Formats: sequence, structure tokens, C-alpha cells
Amino acid sequence: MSAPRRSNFLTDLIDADLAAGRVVKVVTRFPPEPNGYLHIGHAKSICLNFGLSRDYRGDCHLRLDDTNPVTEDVDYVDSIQHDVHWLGFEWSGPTRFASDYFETMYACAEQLIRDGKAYIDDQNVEEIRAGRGDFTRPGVASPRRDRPAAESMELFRQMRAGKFADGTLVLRARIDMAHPNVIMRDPLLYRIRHAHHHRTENQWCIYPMYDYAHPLEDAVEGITHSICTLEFESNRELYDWVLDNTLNPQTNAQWSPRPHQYEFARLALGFTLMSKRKLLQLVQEGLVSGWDDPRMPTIAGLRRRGVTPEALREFADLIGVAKNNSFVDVAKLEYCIRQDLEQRAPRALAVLKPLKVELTNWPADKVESLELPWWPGEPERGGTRNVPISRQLLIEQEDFAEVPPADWKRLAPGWTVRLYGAGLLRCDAVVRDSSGEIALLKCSYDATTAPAAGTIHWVSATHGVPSPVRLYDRLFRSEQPEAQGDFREQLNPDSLVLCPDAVLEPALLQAAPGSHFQFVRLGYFLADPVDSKPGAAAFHRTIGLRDTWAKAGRAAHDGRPQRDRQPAKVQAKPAAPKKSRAEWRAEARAAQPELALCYQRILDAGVDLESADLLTADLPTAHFFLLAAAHALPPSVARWLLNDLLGALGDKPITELPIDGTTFGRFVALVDAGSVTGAAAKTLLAHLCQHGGDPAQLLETLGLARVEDAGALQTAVGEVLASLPAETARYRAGETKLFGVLLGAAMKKLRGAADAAAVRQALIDKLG
RNA sequence: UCGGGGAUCGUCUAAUGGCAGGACCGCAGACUCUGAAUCUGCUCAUCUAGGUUCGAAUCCUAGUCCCCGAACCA
Repeated sequence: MSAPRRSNFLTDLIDADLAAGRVVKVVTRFPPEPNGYLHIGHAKSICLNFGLSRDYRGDCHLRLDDTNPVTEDVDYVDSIQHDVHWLGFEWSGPTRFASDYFETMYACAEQLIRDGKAYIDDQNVEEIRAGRGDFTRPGVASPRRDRPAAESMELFRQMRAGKFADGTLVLRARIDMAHPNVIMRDPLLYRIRHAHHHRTENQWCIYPMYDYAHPLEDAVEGITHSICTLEFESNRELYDWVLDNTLNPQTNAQWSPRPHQYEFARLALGFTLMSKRKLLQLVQEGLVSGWDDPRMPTIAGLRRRGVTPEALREFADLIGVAKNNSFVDVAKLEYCIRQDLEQRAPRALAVLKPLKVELTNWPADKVESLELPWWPGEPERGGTRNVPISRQLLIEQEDFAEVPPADWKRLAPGWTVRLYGAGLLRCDAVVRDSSGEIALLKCSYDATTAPAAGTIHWVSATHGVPSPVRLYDRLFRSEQPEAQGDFREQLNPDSLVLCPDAVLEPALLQAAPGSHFQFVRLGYFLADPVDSKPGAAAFHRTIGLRDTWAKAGRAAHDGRPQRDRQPAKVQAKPAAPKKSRAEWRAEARAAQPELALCYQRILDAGVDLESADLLTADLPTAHFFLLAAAHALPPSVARWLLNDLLGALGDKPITELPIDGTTFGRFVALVDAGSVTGAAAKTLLAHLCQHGGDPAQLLETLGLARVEDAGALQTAVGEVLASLPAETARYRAGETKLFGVLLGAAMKKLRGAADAAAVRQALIDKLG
């Protein structure tokens, strides 16, 4: 409707599902476990799932995945709902809970037992783990694997009835103990947990495992696209197994719509920790003040810090969604925060580390009131407040230098600067205290509007209100705090700096809790919603302004301290004895004499060594080739088979093709004979692979036969140039790379049926 | 070691055989009563090697590197 929707691999998938009619309404879900606070990584997932359902006019459910009562808590349920709302999303229907479906899951488990697809095991944890094998060795079957279904059923019912202690029995799927995917080696479905559940209380003492519960939760809710993070890729196979081997107990039919799991890369962000466990550790060890400490990457922390939902949503939009293992630069987040606050925060004056200034030419008792706009430069937004100015002022210590460095645009002895919103200030003398520190600047004031080299902020010392201000910065000093060693050693000692002497302009005291201000030249500040009291706002800094001056200084001193990424691990590879595909093929030929025979025949037919090797990976392919080679030039057949047919095939075996080797051979013969061009032949081949048919006949019906008529060719080229005036003009203006576009368009127009060289020549002639 | 994923500017992400685009970062300049914002410009990429094609980031082959998976966690 408005801005074009950002596309990613998931929208492509959904578009295809919708187009094919596999899905009529998109239903997604956000399924957090209520065992911790949501963080910015969850925000990415929330924006993805809710964003998809909004864009496709579908639904998005909020579902608490509460299948493990010992780690979960109702407090987390509340905070999660609050955070999702705060981010700006409404879920479809009520808040859902995995525990709502325990009865359904139980019924499905009985189905599996009845069908001999699940059994009760009585091995202990260690035995089960040992029996599972590892990446190198297959697992070994449990002695209880063939327990009769009736017996397992009886045991399972007794489990539910509470007859057994924790850890004594489990329900396992019976799949394959030698499965290459370790997850599929008879995974656990249910375990016994005599624990209090935050919703079902003591109703259950058996609880389903994630891999079993999640697909069923999705299926019960009619989720169409179940989106999770990359580390669940291996689990997808089990997800599918559960749905393929259970029926909906309500309908006794297969699950419909049948959900599918897709995985995307979770957020990794510089200078930030994303592990729930480590975040919990920070809270429990008192390294931060709580889940909502403004330095925490939790939604609660970001909110308290002064980051808005809009900024977070913009961030999610900016970083996109893909399957790459990505690591986002924290500067991107900071950019979003600043951009959002820039529009949102009225401007005010405050001094963090004051330096006294006396206006020697200002009468001692005189007080003026300056009416300054909240939105300088944007009069249409309106609104002003009065800022008092008197003989005694405060300026920022950092804005004065006795010996000004190059490019200094602030105050120095004898220099003049603009006081923001007021007149000019000239420094006449520096007064020191007994210890030699600068105590006071004697200055003269000039109410003129003449331009000055720089502008500094200030507050009247007699009217300004002392109010300590907290400055927050990145919690960690290294970009990847988890990279090596203890992350706690990477804490930034300056992540919280208190400015006890800060002084605010009087109007700021009335700020509503939760309101944002830009303190001119200092950054964006929030009236802390917790610590502020009526008429006594307490501020902290959300984020500083972009500071090219400070950055220049830093760069001059220590080069470019921007990145401290670990260099990519150079891995001492112990020469992997991994069997390559080439070796695998060689072994196949050694083991199968017939394949070796084919190999020799292919070689004898004049095909090069590499192709012959590739063609004899398996018998069906070799036979397919030999059949085809009887009807066309063997090297041509090899090339077309290897380069084009294999690509069209994907993972499917060659035997599933609707054409046989003979047909393929006759197809190649057409190309050999010059009856069809290479480009048109690809279209023809695609059609053959889809629907089968006779190559020569299809060539005619599809109108792909070689265009010999020079006139037709000229006409087509002329039409193409007329339809692409901009590109044509740019080419004529010298952008030769546009030739490919024009040629491509002409080829497309002729459906690839004309000789490329001829089209090229016709194009050159036409373009002059 | 077995299985599953992934490699495009420094970073994130587009381009679905036809102009390697956008954003952040960085750099330079303009403007400025915020060294901000804004505006302009610049630097910068298809993992490697072969092949197919008029044309390859995209298709084929071989290789290299990175990530995930062996909880009665999710």
C-alpha cells in the first residue's frame, strides 16, 4: 500500500506458498519461554513475526512456551506481555500457553505408543546419553526399545498418575538409533517432573519436551510459518516427524494447515550480551541494578534507558532478516536511537561539570529572562520557556582551554564565543584557587547578535537547579564480551558515570517522568520514570550526540580504536581425511563393475575424463547418459547433462524425470543440428523436465525453433530499443555496460530462438 | 569424525542468467546561535580455481573458510 515491503527469504517463501495455494492465510507466532526477560534479540523476532502477519493480513499469536515448570515463573509472563505491547504489537486472540495443550499432547503421545512409535524407557540419564552415541558412532538400542505397546501404555498412564519418581521413566520416540542426525536417535518425548507449574499447578507430573511439544503447539493453533533461529535447523527433522506421525485428536485427521519451520539468524550485537543465562548472572550478582538497568539489552532496560519502540522497530527493519551468521555493529542501533530522539526531544540547557563564569560588565542584581523555543529552527512546532540569565553563570569545564588546541571553537583566554540563546562571551581573566585549579573565569558580555566562532551551553548559577545526572554508556568495553575468558572482566568501568555537580535550567525540573530532552551539545536525556518526583525530575543520558570533535581527538591520539574484533581464527587443520565426492565416485566404480564398464564406454565415446567421472556417480545417471549418447554427440550430451540437467534436477534422482535418456538424446541432437539455439534450448529443456514430451514437437508448439528470418530479427531489435528508451539513450551516451541489458531484452523478445551473434550484430547496426 | 546451514563493501542487507544497489561506519566539503541535525560528494564488496553461456554474485564441478547439532533445556 505505502512503502514497498522489505523482501527477504521468508517473504519469498510466503509469496510462493500463497501463490501455490499451499497457504490461504499466514499465521505466525512469537513463542518465548517465560524464564527470563525479553531482550533486543527477541525484539528482532517479535518485529519479524508480527510484521509478517501485518504485511500479509494474517495473524500472529503470542504463546508462552511453558513446558518446563522448574525454570518458569508468572512474573516473566507479565513482563513478556508488557514488553510486546510496549513494542507496539497486538497479538491475535488471547495470550496462549503451551500448557493449554497438555491434554492434546498427551493424547498424541498415546497415539504414538499405540502405533509402536514410542516406548517407555527406564534407563537413567547417563545410560540414555551413552546409548545415543555421538557424531562418529551410531547409538545402541535401549533394552526397553521393543517393550510391547500395551505395556508402555500402562506405564505411561501410571506416569501421568504420579506413580513414579522424577527421573525414573521417560517416553521416547522410536525412530532410528543409527540416524545420522543425532536428534533423531529415539528422542525423549516426556519426562517426569513433580513440580508446581505456574498455570496448571499440580495437575501434571509429566511434561513434554520442546521438540515434541512445539510442533503440536503450532499445529493446534494453525500456525503456517513457524519461524525460529538457526540453531534449531537440526531439530526441524524431528518437528516434521512429530507432525507426520500424529493425527489431530479432535478431528482424527492430519494436521491442517500443516505448519512448517523456518530458521533465520538471531541477532548478535557488538558490545552486548544476548545470553539469557549471562544476563541473569549480571542481575543476580548485582553487577547491574536489575533487569531494567538502563545498561541492559533487555527491552525493559532499553525502555528505562530512554530508547523508544519506534527506534527499536526501525533497527529491526534496518538489519533485515537472513540466514547468514551475522554480527551487527552497535553503531547501527545507536544511529536509530539518535534519529528517533532527534525528532522527539525538545532542546534544553544543562551543565554537567560546571565552571564558574562572572560577567564583569553585568550589574550584580540584574536578572533577565530569555524566552527560548523548545524547538529552535522549527517555529511551527511552537512552545517556549523562560531561561534566566544573571551575572553569575556556569559553563562546561570542557568548553574552556587555557591553551586552545588547533581548530578550537570554544572558550580560551581572550577568545569570544556565543552563549547558546544569548549574547557573546569574552574571557578576560582566569582566577585560580589556592590549589592552583581554575576557580572562575572573569568575562565580559555583549548582547550583540554578531557571529562567533563557536557556541557553548550555559546555566545561570543563581537560578540553575543542582540535580545529579547519570551518564550511561556501553556495558562492555570489548565488542565481543563473550569471545574469550570471563565476560565479567569485559565490563566497562565507565558504563555508569555520575555527575554530582550537574545543574539544570529551572524549566527542566517540571519535566514529566519519561519525557525526553536533548541537553544542547550533550546528548539525549530522559526524566527517569522511576527516580523522578513531581517538580523534581531526575535525568539520565540515553545516548550522547554524535561527536566528530571528540572522535578526531581520539583518532589523533591512538589511531583508530574503532574495532577490537578478534582476528578470524586461523585453524591448524589436521589435513582432513574427509572423503571427497570424487573419491566417493571412484570407490563406487571400484565396487560396481557395471559402473566401471560404463565409465570406460563413456571415455571411448570421446568424453573427457572429468565429465566421464561425474557421469558415473551412480548407475541410473550413467545409463541415462549412454542412452542419450546413442542419439547425439556424446560430448554435447555430457555438457548438457552436467551443466543444465543436473541444475534443473536439484536433489531429485534422475529416475524421477518425466523424460528418459533417449528423449534427452534427441533433445541434444536438435541442438547439435543447429535447429535450436542454446538459449531457446534451455527453455525447451526446462519444459521437458517439467512436463515431458517430444523435443522436436515441443520445439514447434512452443515456437522455439531457430529464427532464421533476418527481417523478424530486425523488427524485434527495433521494438526492444523503442521499449527501452532510457537504456538506449544511456548506451548511446557511452554507458557500454547497458549493452548486456539491451541484448538480454532482445534475446528475451525472441525467446532466445535467434542466434546470439546475429542479434548482437543487429543491435550494433541499429545503435550505430 | 557424522549430519545440517552459510560465505556479496569494515558491518548489515539487496540483486532469483542482463546496470553489483541501499543502509550504518569512515573520509571530505557546505550550512550552522548545538563540533548535533540537514545537505553534497568520496572511499569500499561478489571466498578460490576451473567450466557452461553472447552474458555468471546467480547454473555446473572441485576446493577453502565459518557457524550449529550428541540437556530428562528451549
